[in-house]
Amino acid sequence: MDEGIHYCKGCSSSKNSIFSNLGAEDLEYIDQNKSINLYKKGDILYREGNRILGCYCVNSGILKIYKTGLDGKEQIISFAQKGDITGYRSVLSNEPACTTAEVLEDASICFIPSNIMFSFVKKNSDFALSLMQVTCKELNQANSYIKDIAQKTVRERLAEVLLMLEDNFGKDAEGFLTISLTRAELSNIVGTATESVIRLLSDLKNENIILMSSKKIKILNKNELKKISNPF
Amino acid sequence: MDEGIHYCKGCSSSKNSIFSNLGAEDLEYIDQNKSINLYKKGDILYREGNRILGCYCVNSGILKIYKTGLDGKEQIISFAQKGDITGYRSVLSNEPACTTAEVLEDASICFIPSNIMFSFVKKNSDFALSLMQVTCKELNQANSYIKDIAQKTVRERLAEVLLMLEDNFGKDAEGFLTISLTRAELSNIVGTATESVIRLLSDLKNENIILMSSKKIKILNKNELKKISNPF
DNA sequence: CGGTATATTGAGTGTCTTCAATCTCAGTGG
DNA sequence: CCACTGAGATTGAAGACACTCAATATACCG
Repeated sequence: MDEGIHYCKGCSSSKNSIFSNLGAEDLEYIDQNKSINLYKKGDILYREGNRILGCYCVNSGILKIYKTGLDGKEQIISFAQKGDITGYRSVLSNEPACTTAEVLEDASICFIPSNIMFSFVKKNSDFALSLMQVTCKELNQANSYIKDIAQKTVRERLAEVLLMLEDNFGKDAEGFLTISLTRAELSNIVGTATESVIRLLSDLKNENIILMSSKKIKILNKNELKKISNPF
Repeated sequence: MDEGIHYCKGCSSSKNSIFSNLGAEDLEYIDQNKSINLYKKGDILYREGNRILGCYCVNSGILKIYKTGLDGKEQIISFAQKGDITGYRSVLSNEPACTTAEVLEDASICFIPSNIMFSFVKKNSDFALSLMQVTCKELNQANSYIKDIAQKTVRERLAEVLLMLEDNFGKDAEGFLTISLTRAELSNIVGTATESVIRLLSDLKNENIILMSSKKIKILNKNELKKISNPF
């Protein structure tokens, strides 16, 4: 049997991940202690409020990371794709998960137990540093989003999100956004009602800035979208 | 001359700070390399977009940390008070500051050069870990605020902010909030227009939930405020 | 006692939400 | 092959919420 893909050394995501600067020896060690699992769309990796025993490194597929409001409405905070890790916040702080991680596109994901994470942080200061940098980057993104969501209109934020989706997940051969989200999910990123997203998408379509075909979205005029998202 | 207060060992904020679990030897080392400065209300420690050469540890006073929108409107992200450090994100990631730090109440602040921070992260994994935990905590708060600002009404967020201000900064002998903010600043936390804050404060006053006396605010009915901020 | 900054109030307006109805489309079973 | 079903998408109408702009009041500072 071919277990090649199970080895961290050969992991297709390793070059994008914080594990990329670990030596062969360390990767070997992770190999011995991690487990790899396949997940289907809709599967929950962990749920807000629950304790988790390690963190997750995405090998393939996409996760959405969200918080749930008291009325049950979800607010999508971020996505995780190849090379991203998630759950480390709860591991490092030894606290219950503060977000829910749900599979958006079928995924192959490695689970790395807490004690492994801790031991690497302790013995490898470069690893600790790059983990900090990941956290800092997320923190900066979160702070920017607070500003945007507080100051921008829904139309501006929607434009911003569309650009982000193209940047982060790319487009297919015909130029349509690769990632496939429902209107409800889109609204849960933008932070608005589903109907508002639908109306504004329809506006953008009429302005020939985007194009829609069976729920898929194509950005026709990136510059104009940028102008909308940054009206100054 | 009495330089006692200049020594980290005797720093009144050290017990609250991430430096609290450093040994006497390490604190001595920081002493040799830090500088301590006094700042006045309105002073800017660092400005969004600028490079900074180290991070700042608050010994006394209060800072507001904010981002500036393209139209110039500021969005307050957090505060820093005794024991808090700020600027470490830019130091660790070696990037320009992504926020502005401005003195809200006259402050005494230690400056710790980048290389000191790096050397401690490298040689003291517990320090690295507690720095990570600080970052993670901030990240969690930021994510929560994204959810709130996206899903809650201004009234709900205002109630939440008032409770936060009492929790974080306490109240004076007569029960008024210790921290003194202009209506504009309050609106820049809540993420709304100044006039909206004024109107909603006035509503809360009429409902006997808060009391106002010459711009100072006193929370009369904490429970009711909690209900408002968490209507479910 | 000006003069400036901040706070307050009012009126008008626009954005966005809510609710309800309808439509589309893919999958399913007869 | 087609009707049936359910999930998601769309549209319309009504109204709430919050913003802007302008005018006024109050407080603070030298």
